[in-house]
Amino acid sequence: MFESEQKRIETQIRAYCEAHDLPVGDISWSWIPFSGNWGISASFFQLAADDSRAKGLKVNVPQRAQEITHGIAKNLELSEAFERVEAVKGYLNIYFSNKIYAMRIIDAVLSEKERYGRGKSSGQRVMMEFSQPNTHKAFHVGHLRNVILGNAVCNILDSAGHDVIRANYLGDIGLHVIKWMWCYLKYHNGEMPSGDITRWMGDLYAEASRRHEDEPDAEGEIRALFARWDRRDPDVVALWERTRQWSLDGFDEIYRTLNVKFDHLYFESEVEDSGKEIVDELIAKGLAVDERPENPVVVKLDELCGTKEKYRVLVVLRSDGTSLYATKDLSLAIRKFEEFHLDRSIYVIDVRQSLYMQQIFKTLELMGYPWTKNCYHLAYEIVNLPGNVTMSSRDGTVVFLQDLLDEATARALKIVEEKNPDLESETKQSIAHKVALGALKYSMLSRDNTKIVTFDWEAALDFNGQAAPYIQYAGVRANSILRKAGGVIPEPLALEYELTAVEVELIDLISRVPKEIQRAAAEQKPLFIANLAFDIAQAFNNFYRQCPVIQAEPQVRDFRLRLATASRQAIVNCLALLGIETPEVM
RNA sequence: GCCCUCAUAGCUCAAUUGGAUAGAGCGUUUGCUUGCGGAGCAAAAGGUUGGGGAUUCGAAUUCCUCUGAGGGCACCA
Repeated sequence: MFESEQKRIETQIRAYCEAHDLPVGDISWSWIPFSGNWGISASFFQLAADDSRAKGLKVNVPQRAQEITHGIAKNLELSEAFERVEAVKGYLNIYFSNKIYAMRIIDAVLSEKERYGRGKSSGQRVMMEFSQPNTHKAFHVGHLRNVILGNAVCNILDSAGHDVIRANYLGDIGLHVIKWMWCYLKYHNGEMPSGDITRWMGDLYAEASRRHEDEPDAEGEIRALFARWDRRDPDVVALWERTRQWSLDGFDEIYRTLNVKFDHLYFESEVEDSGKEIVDELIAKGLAVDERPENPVVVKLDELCGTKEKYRVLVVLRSDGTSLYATKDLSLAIRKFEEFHLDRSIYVIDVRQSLYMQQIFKTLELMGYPWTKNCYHLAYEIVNLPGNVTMSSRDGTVVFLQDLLDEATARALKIVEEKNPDLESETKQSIAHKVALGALKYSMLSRDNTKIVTFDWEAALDFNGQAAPYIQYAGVRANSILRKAGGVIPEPLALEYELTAVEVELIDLISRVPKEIQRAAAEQKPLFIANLAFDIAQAFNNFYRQCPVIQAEPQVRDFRLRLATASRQAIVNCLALLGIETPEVM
């Protein structure tokens, strides 16, 4: 927003430093950390310390920094975009002109609308692989974090200016599928899913796991079925195709509910054969050791890299020749780069697979693929139940997604009924859905990726405080003001009154959106956006309370109307990045 | 045994990536509606940033060490 002015100031500072024989390095600006102030701030401690070291002097660094800062401040020539400059405790604070700053920000938001905050195109193509559900298994709250996080990071990368390809990789084959089919054939042959498809599939998988453990013959029968699959026995393939589709239909429904879309779908089954060819290649190149049928095919990474207990050993093929996750992942990684010419490939996978991901990337590197340095594992911590219980479909300790959504929506609906009894019931439903889903998404995105989320019903269904409904509500209030004012946004106008502290605060936070998007994209942390959205909402609620809009005199009223509209836009944009919708009313 | 995370207010989490006075929410106590929507606002109380050391003008943030919790390490995904 003030880049050109900032550059001119830097030039002046450099000139001053050179004239006074000071070793000026990078000048890093941050905002002035006191509420009610707009401007940029730079510290000169480092410069003072470097200077005294270079000249062999022993000085009091803070004092020297203050002297330098004072000297710079005195000689600085400011454009009219700035109001004043001050030297405080070694910091050079340059204050923007209220009028110009406030107008620039609000004008930018209102003219760019839903594009406010977006970065310039980087020309970088990034593939994000996320969700990766297994067919023939349940979809529970533990899987939710992946989808929500992956989706939000996609939105953020896109907004930051990258070309994002959203990929899903479906685990439609593997031991779990064979186990499921074994149980189906033996105990449920001919049955059709009823009700919630994904739940039904998951229940049958849980039964399969139980029987697998309990029945002595199970292991052998499952292996035999896997062998038939490997030979592509037509009956097995037909069953697989039919039952797999059930799961896929169920997933579609879930993604529709969550409002998540993918650009490209990969299936494990389609990289199984090519994966085995990669294994042959690994063996031929001497990278993998083949001791079948006694032992599996392995890549002894530590031996190959000269490391100790770092990369361990990667198993790439079972001793009976059937494929593993790694078999397919190697092939998939190559395919991604060949098909899409990626600049970066990001995998959203939980933290427990960190070593595995390193092994895959290392193996690819040893195979000579130059792009492996552009592969990145975006690790996130899992969602646990209270008492550190990990959700497991086998133990039945899961919270089903649908149950949670139903309960959350029911509670939200109850509140909507109280607040807005006159709305059409369809509208109420839609609002309840947006609020419930928003609360759920926000609760997972408002903490760092490396933090374990402990799921508990009370917290997940709490709509008060730092939560999505609070932020949505601020957006709704802004909307309400605008509606009451006739729905017309006033034309850009000069600021003709003294802004109050809360207005300054609010505009300041709105102005941070573009930078925070870049920061969130660079670190793949939706948390930054989640926090900013909350801060803006909080500042808006303050503004709402303290600053009358409609009853204010015309010039103030028009300016505040524009500010309220810009606030709503900023909130809507931030929430959209998190995959959360802002209703018109609630 | 080796490796990876995490530890901040009673609880759940932040902290502009090494900067100025460590901030929110929940919970507790107390106020605010003849004002644009109270899913709101304000105030109070609550802190030796797990312990110790080092680097630095400056450390919740970097390094070392100890403690505690969780996770990973050959044919699950």
